[in-house]
Amino acid sequence: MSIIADLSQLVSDAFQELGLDRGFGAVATSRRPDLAHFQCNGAMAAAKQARRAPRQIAEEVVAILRAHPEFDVVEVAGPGFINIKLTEPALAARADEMRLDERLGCERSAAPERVVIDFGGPNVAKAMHVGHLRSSVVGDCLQRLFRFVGDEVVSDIHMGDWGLPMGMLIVELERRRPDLPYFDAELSGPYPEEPPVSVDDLAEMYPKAAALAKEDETEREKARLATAQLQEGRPGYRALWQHFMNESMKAMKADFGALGVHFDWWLGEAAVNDAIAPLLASLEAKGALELSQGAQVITVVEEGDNKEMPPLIVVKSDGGVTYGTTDLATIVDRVARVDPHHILYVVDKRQHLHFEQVFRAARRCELSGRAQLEHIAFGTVNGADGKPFKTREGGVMKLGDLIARATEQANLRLEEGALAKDVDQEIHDEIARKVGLAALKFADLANDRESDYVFNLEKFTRFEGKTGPYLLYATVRIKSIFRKAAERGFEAGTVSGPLSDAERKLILVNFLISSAVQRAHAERRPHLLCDFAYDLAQAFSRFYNNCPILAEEDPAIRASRLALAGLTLAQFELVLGILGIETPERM
RNA sequence: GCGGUUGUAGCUCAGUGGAUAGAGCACCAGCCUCCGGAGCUGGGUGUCGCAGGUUCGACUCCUGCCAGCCGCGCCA
Repeated sequence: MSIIADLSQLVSDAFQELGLDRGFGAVATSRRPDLAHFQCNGAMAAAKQARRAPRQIAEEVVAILRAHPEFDVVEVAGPGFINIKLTEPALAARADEMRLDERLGCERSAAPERVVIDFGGPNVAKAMHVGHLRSSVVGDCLQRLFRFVGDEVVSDIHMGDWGLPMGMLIVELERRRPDLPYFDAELSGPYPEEPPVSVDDLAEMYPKAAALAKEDETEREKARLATAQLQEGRPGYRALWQHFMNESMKAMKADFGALGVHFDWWLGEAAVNDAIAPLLASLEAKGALELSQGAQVITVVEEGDNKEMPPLIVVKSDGGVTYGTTDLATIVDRVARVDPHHILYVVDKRQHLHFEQVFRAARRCELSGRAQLEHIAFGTVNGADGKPFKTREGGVMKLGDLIARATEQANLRLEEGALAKDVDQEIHDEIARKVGLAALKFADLANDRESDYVFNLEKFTRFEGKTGPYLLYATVRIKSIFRKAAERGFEAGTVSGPLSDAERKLILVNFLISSAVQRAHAERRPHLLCDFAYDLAQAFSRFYNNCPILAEEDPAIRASRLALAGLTLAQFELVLGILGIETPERM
């Protein structure tokens, strides 16, 4: 158990002994390091509830806690803060205990849950771009985090593979190659095994088809018709669709592989096509469908709404279905497959209204079982102009190119700093790749997921400031110390006093890991882990500068500092691992 | 128009109703006989958008207003 949880329990016991709610016993590290290591603010809240003087309650709690052997100082301050200072041996012993625990004091969930994470995946034929970075990186961090905490996670890329874009591509290809057998309605196969288009062809065709459909009503109509026929199962279109899928998935696998992101399911909208008709029948049977302006909709207005809430369109007036329909069918499918406690949708915040409609419809029609549906919304990645850095006709920044640029920039930085010298080219390239990816991922994760941020590769790849490379640098420095320690035959001992300020501060930051993990998990917010990692790096750098390790002559102090460095390294590896950031051995 | 969201240091942003609102960047000054100086140590700025309210206590909760961004039935 973490020390914060331990202390919280202790203080909660004291509140309980006084006949007060245990919840008031929550302990955190002190906001006034000059006064204490830890603090509890519960006495003031308890005073409000019990209608008593806060200082008096605090005094009573302190009286109970005072006997504890680990405590050096327990006192009341200000309006009713309870300040706690541990004795130095206790502080050191706690650090040592954490070092020996493979989870570094991070509790496993007491009630593990089954969680589906939907990455709101890329659309087939559209090349992955910067916009896909966030769902990939944030979603991946969440799946690692949830697994670490003990939940059972099923991640689904959930490709956009079944809507109007498919119809547009079919029409576009027919325009170019009317001779292909897929377009002969009389024919039902067999069709060639060789794909008629490559993924690059698709990426080139899509924007043209989209532009055409946008400006020309009859083209749009043709695309709609083709989409409907595809969904109804026209063999030639299905065969063509399969080719599109195969080609696109090859490219996606390359991109996600480069990012180090993996999925349990490679499903998409098409996967529930056969479930649409039964779903509609059951909705009809439940009386949930209404006819509105020629479309069948589900009303999702709820009592107490203070805003307009448009209905969810389930069947369009032309008979086609929408992504709202496939989202509902997908919920049913997931409940049937794994009966999750939660389904998390890691999707752009601009789709908030859509998810609110879908979630309401799912609840109203009792489709979601026990699952709590959550939109894990994220902000946009903007260019220097503050506008989304998105796929538009013209300047498309493909994800693959982006990673290449990050690697290139990382290379430049390594040269600037004369780092990663005297290693084989292969190893050098590997270091640059890891530094570039760390820069990209950390920059993305360090921003609160709901805020937008400006994409600035030059800034992200810096080794100074709050960046991925800075964290890697701190980690690599510790690894370097251990290599040298091994050469000289030095080994880590137990963390023990006397402790300098820098050591004490480093230990206190180390204690925060469990809270950071818990909060990041509870709030689904990776940036809390980034904040922690950065605080740790700063505390370590300070320790590193003030406390010589290998040059220390006292063997006990040297062994203790080595142990503390080892603990810190383990923390970096744990947290960076959850963030999905790989660390090189040297750089 | 309705709804959502944001407004905190020169810039980019943190900030679980609690103590003296914090980081990074930028700027200035120190620190290399010492484990990797892309580091560390100091230096200082804030009408927390504005006005009310709740509270022992508000950047945090509530109401109104102002400004920006986003969304609002048959695209996904």
